[in-house]
Amino acid sequence: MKKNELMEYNCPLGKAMSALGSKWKPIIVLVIKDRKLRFGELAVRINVISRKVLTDQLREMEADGLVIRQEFKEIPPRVEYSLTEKGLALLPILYLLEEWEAKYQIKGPKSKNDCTLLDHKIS
Amino acid sequence: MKKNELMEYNCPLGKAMSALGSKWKPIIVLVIKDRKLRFGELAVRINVISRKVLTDQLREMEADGLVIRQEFKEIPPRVEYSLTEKGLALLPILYLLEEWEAKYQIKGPKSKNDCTLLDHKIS
DNA sequence: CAGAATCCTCGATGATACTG
DNA sequence: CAGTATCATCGAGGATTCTG
Repeated sequence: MKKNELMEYNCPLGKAMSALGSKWKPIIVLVIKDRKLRFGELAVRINVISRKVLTDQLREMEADGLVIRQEFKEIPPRVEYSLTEKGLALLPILYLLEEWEAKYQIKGPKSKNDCTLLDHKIS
Repeated sequence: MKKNELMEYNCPLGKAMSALGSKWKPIIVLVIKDRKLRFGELAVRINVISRKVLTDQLREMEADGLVIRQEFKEIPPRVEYSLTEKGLALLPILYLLEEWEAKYQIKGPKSKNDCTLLDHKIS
């Protein structure tokens, strides 16, 4: 079964998971949050993924109506990403997921609200 | 980046997405819901995935504390799956996701609450 | 019935180099 | 700076067969 094949089925959750399917997208949503971010900033904050994948994910999210891509025709280029209303509506749900994880976590290192993923490899 | 590598990072949402990462797991949770289901029933209801993958997913979910696997030493064998408290706590969040999808959906065929994925290929 | 074992495919992801 | 283009890999997932 290919990546977004689920969307073809008449399953609401399936479609939701298509838009949110990659484990990156929720994180990207959470990183962008309510401010605008340039591509480079995103790439630094989520540097566990390659720039190519980040680009791909952002493109898909744009197509799914989660993010807005604003391109400035300048030199050097500048592109800013922000959440659409749909993307913003996802935030509270993602927070619930975080709480859920925090509440029921069993194993793994301590993790409060410090999302060290975001600036993990910045040296 | 390998499948559950995210879990190694100190990111709550990342860990949540590890447990919920596969796009199948949310659906499996939703299918099991609050009743017990035998493996065969699950396989029929979610027949878009192979039995092998279903088995794998269930094993992972068991390890993540989402489902309980109850094996009856009978012939023929019988195995029943049910949700743990942690898994049950996920349900309201998944419903929110469905609502979110329903509210903001743009394209695709009409889909209310009929999750035809579940009995899609049953002929 | 509920899987385990095996083999195989293919697509997501990464690495690298290049560009306007 | 924000990508694109190209090539390579590798592991999730599928198909099939077998078993207690």
